[in-house]
Order: sequence, then structure tokens, then C-alpha cells
Amino acid sequence: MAKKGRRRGSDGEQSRALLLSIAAEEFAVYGYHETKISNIVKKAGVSQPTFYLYFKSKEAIFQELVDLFRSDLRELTNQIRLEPDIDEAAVAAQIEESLKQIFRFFDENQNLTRIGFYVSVESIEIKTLMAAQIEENLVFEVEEGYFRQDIDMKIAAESLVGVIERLTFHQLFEGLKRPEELSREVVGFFLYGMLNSRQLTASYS
Amino acid sequence: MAKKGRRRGSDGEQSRALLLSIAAEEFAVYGYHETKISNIVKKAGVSQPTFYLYFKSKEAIFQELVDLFRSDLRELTNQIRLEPDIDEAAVAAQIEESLKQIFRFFDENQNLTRIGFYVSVESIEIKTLMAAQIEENLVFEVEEGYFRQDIDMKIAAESLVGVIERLTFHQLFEGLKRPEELSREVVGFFLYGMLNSRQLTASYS
Amino acid sequence: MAKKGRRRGSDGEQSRALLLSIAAEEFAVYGYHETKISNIVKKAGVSQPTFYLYFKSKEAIFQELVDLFRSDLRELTNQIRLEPDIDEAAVAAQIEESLKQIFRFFDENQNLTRIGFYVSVESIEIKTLMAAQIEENLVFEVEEGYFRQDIDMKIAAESLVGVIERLTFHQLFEGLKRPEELSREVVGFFLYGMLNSRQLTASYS
Amino acid sequence: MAKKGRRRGSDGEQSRALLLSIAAEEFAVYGYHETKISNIVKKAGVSQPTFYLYFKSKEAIFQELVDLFRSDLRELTNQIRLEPDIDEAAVAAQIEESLKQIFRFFDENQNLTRIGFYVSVESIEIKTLMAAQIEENLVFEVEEGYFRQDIDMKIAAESLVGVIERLTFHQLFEGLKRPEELSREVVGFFLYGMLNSRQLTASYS
DNA sequence: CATGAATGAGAATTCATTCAT
DNA sequence: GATGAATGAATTCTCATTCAT
Repeated sequence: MAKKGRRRGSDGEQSRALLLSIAAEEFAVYGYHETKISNIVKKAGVSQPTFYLYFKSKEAIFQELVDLFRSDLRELTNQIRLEPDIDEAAVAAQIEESLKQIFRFFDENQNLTRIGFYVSVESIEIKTLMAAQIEENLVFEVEEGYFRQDIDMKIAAESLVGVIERLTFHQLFEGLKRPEELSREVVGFFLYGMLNSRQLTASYS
Repeated sequence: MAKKGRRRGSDGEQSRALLLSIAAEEFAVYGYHETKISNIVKKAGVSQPTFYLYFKSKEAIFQELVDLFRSDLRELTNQIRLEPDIDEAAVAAQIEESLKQIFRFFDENQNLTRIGFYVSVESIEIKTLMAAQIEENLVFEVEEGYFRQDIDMKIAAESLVGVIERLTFHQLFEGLKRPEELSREVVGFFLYGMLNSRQLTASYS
Repeated sequence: MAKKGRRRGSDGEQSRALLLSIAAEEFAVYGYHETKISNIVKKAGVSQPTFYLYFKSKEAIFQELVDLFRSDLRELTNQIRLEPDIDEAAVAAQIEESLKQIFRFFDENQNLTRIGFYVSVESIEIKTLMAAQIEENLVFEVEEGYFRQDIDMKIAAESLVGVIERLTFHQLFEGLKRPEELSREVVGFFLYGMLNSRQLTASYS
Repeated sequence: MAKKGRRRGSDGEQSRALLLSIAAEEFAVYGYHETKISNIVKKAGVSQPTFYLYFKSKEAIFQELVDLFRSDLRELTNQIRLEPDIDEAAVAAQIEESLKQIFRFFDENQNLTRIGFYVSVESIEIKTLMAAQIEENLVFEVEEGYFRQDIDMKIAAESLVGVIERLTFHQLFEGLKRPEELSREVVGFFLYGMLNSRQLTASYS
């Protein structure tokens, strides 16, 4: 794991990583205030000053985790771009694939996700950012004519984020559904709606 | 409203209500830990012992607020039952109406909503409960044949809750949309999906 | 001692004053860093939170003492103005009287003096201020023609402050000399110098 | 200078000297407690253990600096002896020369002077010692009949130290006056006093 | 000669809560 | 019904110092 091949940093890097990982778990489970530095170091098997050797403060290590989540998430959502010129069926498949990746990322980073989506003060901001990125994609699709034009894409994007968050916490994290299942179902009714029939579309709007 | 047995209901009840209201605001804005009793009483213009005259502890007053939200919300979602034997167009209208009521309730109880949905540890549980109630309704609709049968209604219900939460916090509370608008739009794509065309339904699934 | 005749503040004011007084002694004896809040409260017979009931921080109570000394000293040196139109013998007597008052003030406020002149970071600033006020007085005398004109009054004033400080700490505080004695001697050689010559010696004394 | 028995005197001595010099500056500027070993070694470009290779403790290096100042000062004041059998004008000149040397020494050793006169707990003791040495000289002069006999030489010596200290810190170190100027002025009014009268003024200068 | 890593021992500060009136 | 005064119990953070290499 030692990032630097150099002589130095071998052991220290390890301690730091350990502390960071334990802290992530603690923050995720107990929240910011109920997480005690004394607990983290106890679990890491180091003394309290050691903690401050690697992190400036409790606030700092927390922020580092939040930032890590934020940037990883941004990177992920950024790379999810629908490729143009594909047919509609492919659009669905592609969206599904994107969702799957997102759910997987959350699944593999449960602690970080909990921190970034729940515990942190920036949670709202982070979700907003995610929604903005999704919206960008959606708007693009609208231009391509894939989506209905009477839907406010801001709302749609926000909604999708809401859906993702909720399912992540209550289905994915609780082990009720796997990423593939969730993405498939979400695409299912997000694209086609819940109604059984189609002719009514007209009656609404 | 007089919960306490005191017949007087004059000054005491007033102080209690005032404290409760200020506490709601503080918890909503600052969260549990950043909310200080000392601050609440200062804003209420009473002394700290007075606080403990009416509430057993910080935890207790917080819990009271959470419980209040929880029961009010339950009551609200409970009363939202689709009436049977209506045609499809009416179903949409009815759902829209229900959503509107929910958004309105949140709008009129912002502090409580923030507490119950965000601040409290039970937030997940509360949302789960709400999802369960919604699911019940949906399942009923499915039986009536209104909705597609290939959708997991648990997922759908959870998703709806996710959507509601997100839009509540980021559209409603920020003053970007009104309850009527939100409910209309949500119904729009929840029922009919986002796709522009319909024939593809087959290609998917 | 209760400043406010009101019902409130009776006991609290007392605790505050006690803490302040003990703190003064501690700071004077041990300096800023070696003085521990835990020690102050122990000596005052109160708990540590009680300290923070009356003082924002260790820094704050220290500053309060420094400020107290500074303003008291300023007031004292301010009121020391030589009256014009007096003859030389009277000038000497007047200066002696002023010095006596200053020495007395220091003697009666040993702790504060130690803090303001020794412990505080502002000690240099405080002495400079004192020198400036003394200089003002001296310059006035020069104009009246009492003093030699070839002396830099800034230097003279600074010197006088240096003398006062030194004698205060090493003669007065050690109980070797009393204010009257010190002021008399200081005037003696400050005005007439140390050289033996001089018939004028007689004019003084 | 090589205090350590090490014959090499190469790198080790260099590190030691560097640390000592940096420490002097830090202690002079920040005082004992605000000076951090971590800071010293950072500025010296060595590790903390290296510091402890050369100095037993923070206290030890500080003491070393204080002792250095103390002995250098003692040496200096010791060598300042008025030669007997000189006339008055020569006495003044000689004293002036002595003062100049003292001011120069302080000027060239600002950090050490600050430490010995201000920062150290022994500052009072050091000044007292200096005063005692000066007193010795003065008493000698008195016996020779140069000085007035009605002055307490203890007081005079202490005063002179007070003056020197004050002017050193507030005139010399602030670059307002040079050693020559200060010594001249101090002699001026220390010997002849501040009063205007006096034909003797002429005899000086 | 030198250091990366680690720590023992403490110090200030905060806050919910209670006692006596 | 109300409060001024006080506190127990934590908790974060700092820093001189050392061990193993």
C-alpha cells in the first residue's frame, strides 16, 4: 500500500491509512459527534498523539473523508456520459449500466457513502452536485429527443438522486437488493412509468 | 393541546410551547449536538432550570419533536387512500392530490420535517415507515390493475419516498417550487416515465 | 463588596472577585504558562466550570488583570501634574511626592504590578506609555526652565521608568525600602546628580 | 568553543551551534513556553532526536543560553574598574566609556540579552548581580570622594541598572539611539542631575 | 551522526444537568 | 413557576521526549 517507494513513509503511511479507515467506519456508524478520537485510536491500537501526527484535528480527518467521497463520486458521475447516436433501447441499457456502476460504487464504499450522503453537513450540497451532473446528461438526451420534453429535467435529476439515495440506504446497504437488480428496476419505471397502459398519456398533461 | 395535567394552562404551558418551538428551530438548523440548551433558554428568555421543569432532558425534548413529526406524518399518509373503482385518469389526479398534501405538510412544518427526515437517528426508520404505507397503497392499486405488475412495489414506494424527500429539501424548502408544482411533475414522470415514445416498452423487459 | 444592590449578583460577584484575586497572585508568582486554571479553582474552592462561568478563558482573565493595571496606572500618572509657578525647592518636593504615590501604588498592588510590568507581553508597551506620560510632564518643566535643556527628555523619562521599575522590584517588593525612602533618594540623585561638587546639595534636603 | 569532548568538531559541533543560535532567537522572540522544540529543529533542518543528541532538554538549552549571558555579562562588568587618582572629568569619561561598552555588548547580543534580562526567571537575579558589581565600583569612587556621600549606593547602582535595561530595550534595540549616544546622555544626567542651575554643567562636556 | 514513528502526561474548555432558595 | 450559582464528566489537543533502526 506504501505509496512512496522511498525509505520513509513505510510504516507511517500504514498507520495513517488504518486510522482513516477506522475513522470512516466510526463516523459512518456513529455520526460526527458520537465518534470519539479516543475510540478511533483505541481500535487502531495507537496512542492519541499518534492520531494528531497524521491528522490536524477531528474535523480535518472527517473533512478528508468527505472530500474523498465527493471527488470519487464526481469522477464517477462525470465519466457516465451517454454516447450519442444510439437507439432508444441502447439508451435504456446504457442508463442501466450507469446506475449499476453508481450502486456498485456506493456498495463498495458504504462508510464513505454514509458519511458523504448522511453525516456530513455538505450532504445536501453533494447531492445537489450529483443532481446537476445527472441533469446535464439528461438535458443532452432531451435534445436528442429521447425524453419527453414536458418534464423539468432539474426535477427529474433531483428525483433520480433521491431514488438512488433511498434505495442505496434501504435496499442496497441492508442487503435486500444487489446493484444489478436495483439499476434494472429503477430504469424500468423511471423510463416507462408505473402505469400499466400507455394510451392514457394523453389524458394526463 | 394541553398535554400536561395542569389545569391552569396559563404561563407554564406557554413557556413549554415556546421552548418546544424554539428547540424545533434550533435542532432543525443546527442538528442535535450543535443545539445547546443554553441557547434555547436564552432565546426563550427563561433560565436553564426552567427548561428542566418542562423537559426531562435534551434528549427528551428532541424525542418529543421527532415523535410529533412521526405521528403527524403517519396520520397524514394513513388518510391517503385511493378510492377504489375510479378510472385511470382519476387515479393520477388522486395521487397528485395526495402528493400535494404531503408536500404541503412538509412545507408548513419545515423544522419538524428537517428534524424527522434529517437530524434524527430514526430518520431512516421514519422514511421506511412512510415507504411501507405508500407501498400498501400501491399494492392495492396493482391489484386493481392500474399499475404494471413487473415492478417491485417495495422499490417503487421507496423510490417515491426518496423523490419526495429530495424535492422537499432542495426544491420546496429552497422556495424553488410550490407543492402543487412538485406534485404535478412527480406524478407526471412517475406514472408515465421519462421516455418520449411508448412502443419500445416491449424492447425493454 | 457587592456592586449591585440588586438581589442578584451577591454570591456570584464574590466568586468572581475571589477567582480574580487568586489568579492575580498565581500569575504574578508563576507567570502565565505555569499558572494553571486547575490550581486557581482549587485555591478558590470551586470547580473548573465555575471559572468559565465568570471568565471566558485563561487568556481573558489574564488580560483583565493586565488591563486593570494599565488603566489604574494611567490614571495615576495622569493625575500627577506639576503645578506651574513654583520654585525649585517645591518642584523637588512635588516630584518626590509623585514618586511616592507611584511607589505606593505598586506596593499596594504587587501582584498586578508584577503582571503588568513583568509577566504580560504588553509590559514593554505599558512602560513605554508610562514613560511617555512622564516625558510630557518633564517637557513642561523644561519649558518652565526648571531643567537642563541639553538632556533628551525621552531618555530621561525612559530612565526614570527604568529606575522606578528596578527599585520597585528589588527594593520595594523585597521589603528593603519604603516608598517614602525610595522617592526621596531617587529625587535626590535624579535632580542633582551623583557628583560631589555642588553647594546646591544644601538647597535640597 | 568546542565544549564537547568530541575531537571531530565537524558536523556535530555545527549542528549544535546552529541549534543553539536558532534557539536563542526563538526564546528571545517568543519566550520560553511559546518556543517549541519542534520549531527549532524545523528551522535547523534536523530531526527532533538530533536535538536531544546535543541538549538534554528544552530546559537545558535554555539554561545554557542564560548561563552564557550571565557569565559574559559578569566578565564585562568585572573588567570595568575605574582607575584611581583621576580627576573628575576623567571619571565622567571613564564611566561613559564603560557604559558604552555595556550598551555595545547588549547591542551585539540582542537575543542573549533579551533572554537574560527578560525571559529567564533569573532575570532579577542577573540584574541584581550586575547592580552589585556596579555598586562595588561606585563605593570605591565614593571612598575616593568623587561622589556625594548622602546617596545610598545600592539604590544608585540599582537605578543605573534599571536605566540601562530600559534604554537598552526601548532605545537601543529599537534602533532609536546608538551605544555612544546612550552612554553619553546617561552619564550626563546621572552625574549632574537634571536641574538647570549649576555652573558645573560646563565642566562636563 | 541521524531519524521516522510513537507516546505519557497533562491542560483548557464545554455542556447537560442539579441544588438551594 | 422560577432562577442564580455551581458542577461531574468528558473530550480535544499539545508538546517534550524516547525507542528502534
